[in-house]
Amino acid sequence: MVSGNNIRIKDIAKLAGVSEGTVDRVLHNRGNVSSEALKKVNSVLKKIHYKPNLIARSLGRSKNFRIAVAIPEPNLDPYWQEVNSGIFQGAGEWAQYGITIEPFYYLHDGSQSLEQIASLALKSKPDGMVIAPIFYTQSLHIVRKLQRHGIPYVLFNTNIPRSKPLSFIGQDLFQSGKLAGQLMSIGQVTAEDIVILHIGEDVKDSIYLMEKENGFREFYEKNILHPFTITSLNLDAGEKSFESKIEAILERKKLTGIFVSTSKAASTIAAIVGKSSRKDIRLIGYDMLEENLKNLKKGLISFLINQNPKRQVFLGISHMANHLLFKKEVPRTELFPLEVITQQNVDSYIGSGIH
Amino acid sequence: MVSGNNIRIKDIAKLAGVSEGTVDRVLHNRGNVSSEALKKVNSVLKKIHYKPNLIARSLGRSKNFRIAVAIPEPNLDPYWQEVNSGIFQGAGEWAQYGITIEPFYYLHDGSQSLEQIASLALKSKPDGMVIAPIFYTQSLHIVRKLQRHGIPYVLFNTNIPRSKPLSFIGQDLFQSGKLAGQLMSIGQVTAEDIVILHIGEDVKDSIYLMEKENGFREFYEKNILHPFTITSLNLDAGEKSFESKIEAILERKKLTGIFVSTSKAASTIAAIVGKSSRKDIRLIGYDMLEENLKNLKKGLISFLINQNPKRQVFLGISHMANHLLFKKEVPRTELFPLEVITQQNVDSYIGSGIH
DNA sequence: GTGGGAAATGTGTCCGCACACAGTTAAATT
DNA sequence: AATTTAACTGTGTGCGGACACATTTCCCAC
Repeated sequence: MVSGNNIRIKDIAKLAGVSEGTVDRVLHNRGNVSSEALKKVNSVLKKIHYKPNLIARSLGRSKNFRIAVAIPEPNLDPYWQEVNSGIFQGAGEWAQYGITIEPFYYLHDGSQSLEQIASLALKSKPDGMVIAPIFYTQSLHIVRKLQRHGIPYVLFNTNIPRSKPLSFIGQDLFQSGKLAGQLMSIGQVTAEDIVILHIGEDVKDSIYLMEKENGFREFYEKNILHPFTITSLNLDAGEKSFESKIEAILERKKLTGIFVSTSKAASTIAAIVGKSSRKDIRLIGYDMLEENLKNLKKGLISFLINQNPKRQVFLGISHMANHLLFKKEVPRTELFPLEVITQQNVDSYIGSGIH
Repeated sequence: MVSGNNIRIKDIAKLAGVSEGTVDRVLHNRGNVSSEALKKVNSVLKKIHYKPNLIARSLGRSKNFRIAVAIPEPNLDPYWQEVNSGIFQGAGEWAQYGITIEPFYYLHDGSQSLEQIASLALKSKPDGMVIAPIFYTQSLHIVRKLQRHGIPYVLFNTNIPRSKPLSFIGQDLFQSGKLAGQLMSIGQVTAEDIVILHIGEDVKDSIYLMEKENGFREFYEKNILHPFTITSLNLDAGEKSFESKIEAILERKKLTGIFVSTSKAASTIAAIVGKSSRKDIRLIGYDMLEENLKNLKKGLISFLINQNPKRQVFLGISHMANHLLFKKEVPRTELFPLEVITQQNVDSYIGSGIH
């Protein structure tokens, strides 16, 4: 039998010969306990393994917690749309525990910048914050402010190593790049010509995309014995010459593969590839965005590495909720598995829920 | 703001002009309610969206539930060892909610057979059962008995389609085979010679292994244009000629790949391959068993498809606990994603927890 | 030894729900 | 009409812990 004990505060009090209130004070370090009583209670606590009833605890407190969540504006990018739906899913899950989720959306700069938005969020005095801090310096300010106010926070998607969040949830991006490298190289025995594309508005100052690239390159350098060339490019899908630039790449005779580091762009590239005559090149991208799935099923994308955006926030919210509600310990960092999505397992991922 | 309402039974009672007890009777269909009162309460319930406070509910009931879990003897197979550790993890998770897990282990036949063991488990009158019903006919009896006794049960690993469990947790094995096929064929452009191995004591009557094979074959037939041959074999690792049989297979000049349908056997084959001169053949197996991981890292196994044995029971237990404790609705079937494990993402899977 | 104040301790209420039980009303029986 | 019976309804208690508040103890000053 694998069972739990049923020792209550009342029992401890009886065993220690003190009142329930004293035990409560000891358990919560509320002070106002004589060293004598403290000793008695502690010796009992040492003998038995007290596990507080988390249900009763949260019912007794019966406080309505509010968690503020800050992410980039979801309407501009399906990746953040995914995240946003994860927020709402988390809100639904925790509503019945009296937890309220308040989402905040930020833009790169201006009056809607992360800093501005976070200050706004802080004004409502949330009990905790969950943040996707994709802009480093701005995030640093926010984190400091949160620390000053003593508000616990969980980071996801991008880490701020220097800060000490309650928990960080994300992926090992360097390893993610190495995985992409492996997937790119499977079954290849002759010379390869590979292009790495970073596509987006703010890719230039995104160190985290470089991590993926570095991982990718390291894999090839350390593992691949046949000749290969790897070229990387920063592009903005908005600029007018974008499509022609991609077409130029596709005209390279020996091109064997393209690795796209940003999730939204994979299907953009896939579309251009689809129109070209080079349907044999191996395209690797990120995330199960609707457009990406279509292209994966068509065979235009060979692999997607799933970053699980929805699950990342969801878990971030759960961690925060567990911390506030049950005072549960949460993992300091939670690195998600690097999931490989192919034509043949994509449906099994779509069907499976968030858990 | 994404928030939850805070309507309590007390509020409903006030709105409907009846007592809390009556509302409670309506909510739980306990009867003894006049049609008049029923109407009043129902009309209020229709207007507002009552979400019971699950915490208070479970505290109020404060019953100690017992869940019996039946799996094959774990000491004979690391796969079931994994499952077993998932049971204990689940037990730890739910102990604080007053839920007790009682594991039962069965063998193929004799006094320790599933039927015998399940009868034993039933004698203790558990509130629910979680079962891995790997032997079909025996399982059918158990399931019928459970239905007669009105004890809810969750199946995992193997389904019994005819029975109507509270929930089934597992994978789409046919699709799993197709995935293996895809992984086997990536980057292959010339003729392939592939062997499928089903290895174990009772593989002959295991329909579910055939599903994997059929999926594998279908993938090749529908997608692969170059010449290929697929041979399948049932073997028992216990018989003395086993190793020589494998060696004979490895001597085939054109052999390109081996697909092993049972998780434990992948590393057995990998070891033999490692000793041979045919280190180039692509070996695909199942599950992150310790031995398999070693061989994956060595490069002797190319891919593992993760069936997530630990998480399967864990979720099975969670579903049952949610059902008993919170009367939560649980998904009728939960098909796990078909996770592709490679050298480059294996560590990311090891680190990540069960959630 | 009395009073005051802080420290220490005990008691009681509440959280929202489940469930038992007492209490009420209405119908049926004699 | 009195009494039983059943159908219905309301109240109260407990679940285990959190927290507020009341009470007691202790120490020191006067």
